[in-house]
Amino acid sequence: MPPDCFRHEALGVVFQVRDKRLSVLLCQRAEPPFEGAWMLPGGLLLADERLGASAGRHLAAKADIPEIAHLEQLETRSDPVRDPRERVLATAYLALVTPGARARLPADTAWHPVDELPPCAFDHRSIIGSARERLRAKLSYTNIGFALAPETFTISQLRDTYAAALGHPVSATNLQRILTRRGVIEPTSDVTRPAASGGRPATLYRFASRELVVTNPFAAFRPRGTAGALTV
Amino acid sequence: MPPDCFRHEALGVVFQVRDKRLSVLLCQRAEPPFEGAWMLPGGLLLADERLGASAGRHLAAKADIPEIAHLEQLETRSDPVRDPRERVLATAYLALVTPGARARLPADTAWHPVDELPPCAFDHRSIIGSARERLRAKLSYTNIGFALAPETFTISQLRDTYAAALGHPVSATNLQRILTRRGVIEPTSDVTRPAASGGRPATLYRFASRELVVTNPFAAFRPRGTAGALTV
DNA sequence: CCAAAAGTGTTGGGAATACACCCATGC
DNA sequence: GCATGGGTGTATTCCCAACACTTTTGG
Repeated sequence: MPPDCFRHEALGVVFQVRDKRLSVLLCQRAEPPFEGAWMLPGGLLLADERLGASAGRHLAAKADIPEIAHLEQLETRSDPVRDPRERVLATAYLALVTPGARARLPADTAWHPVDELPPCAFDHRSIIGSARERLRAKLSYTNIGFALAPETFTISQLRDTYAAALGHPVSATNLQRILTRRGVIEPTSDVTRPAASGGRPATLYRFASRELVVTNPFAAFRPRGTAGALTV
Repeated sequence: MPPDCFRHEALGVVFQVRDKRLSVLLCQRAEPPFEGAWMLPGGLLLADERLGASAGRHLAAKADIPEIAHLEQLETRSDPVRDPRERVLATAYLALVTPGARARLPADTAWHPVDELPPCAFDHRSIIGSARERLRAKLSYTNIGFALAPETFTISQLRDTYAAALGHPVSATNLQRILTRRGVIEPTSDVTRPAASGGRPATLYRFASRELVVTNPFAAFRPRGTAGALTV
């Protein structure tokens, strides 16, 4: 192998909100190095393959994940000794899946709440940290929540989803108003039936778009009335 | 060369505010492909070299840039045919230099205002666009302006710097108040001498820190009084 | 005194959190 | 009727753009 030529892997940080906790998909290693530790799903980049496609392919192969609602590139790690066996560059992807379809997982693969991560192989723990930061930030200024929520949902369910992903309590009252004003969510004509204990039926909402949209553009120091206009 | 093994280059998007315009450092190609078009400085990753160090090394070699005030990874491009000769992955870096030391440039290298880019080779034009977006966003919620401003400066000078980088007019009045309130800039005890036409002497300011600091954390949906606390 | 440039005081609008209150259902 | 959960109205706070006004210099 020529000296200025490297293997390159795509890693997926797959987040799903499960049982009101943000969880990440991990695979347990059966061999050294890091035997018994947990690693992010992923694998080597092939010739004529793009990194995003490679991440998607490995996730589909490893965990039979039915549908990834959102996939975006995070960062590339290049420490020459991040893999002690051989140099491998790694490009990490943030992948979000909705709580609907539960994939059948191989025996070595499981969901782990991000608050209770097991020992992780390589630099994967810090990659998960980066992914979490990215998710937290984008929840604040985009509609990225669509990729963590089911097709329709009540505001209470959405509050639990946001609270799990953000890591702090969220007010259902304000969540509804802010996301509605921004045009991120909209009510459907359906309502839920209340539980046996009673209570008012909840309106079902949906996301207005299931594509990533920036709803809160960075606008510091911009004069009024120049919403998107630039002097380009 | 094994089929799952790739060359990898580091590219630098070097921004500097020159003559009140945001400009990027480009090199003109002397050979095909894209002969005569302009490209970002950069070059191949070496064994035992990290990507950030590689970007810095190529910038130092190409343009003798004395000091890069800020360097951060942008994104990795992996289109198999982004280079028509051979597959090369590219990781782009955002590099900011202060208007002080003017590097001596080779004959094929020059600064170009980002509003009037010449024809660009490969996917470099879109990479410059990504870099610009990143810079615009970070100016809004971090102290990244330190990397585009000289050691000390008047508010008017800083306004021109921000206006150039953001691409829209900026109010000196509000810029001073906001950055002071956030603790990003602070006055020195020095003042400038007014021009021959008169005017009040301007206070010289400096950035409180010359390391990247997030001053405006994403805090949507967070209850008051939980500034940084998370339920982790 | 006047022009020019810098800096401060003040106002108004918009957005977000907090909280009180009303609504609709099951038992 | 009452408990339970859903939704709305309203107050308060904070941030920031806008603009008038004051300060400090040179001629």
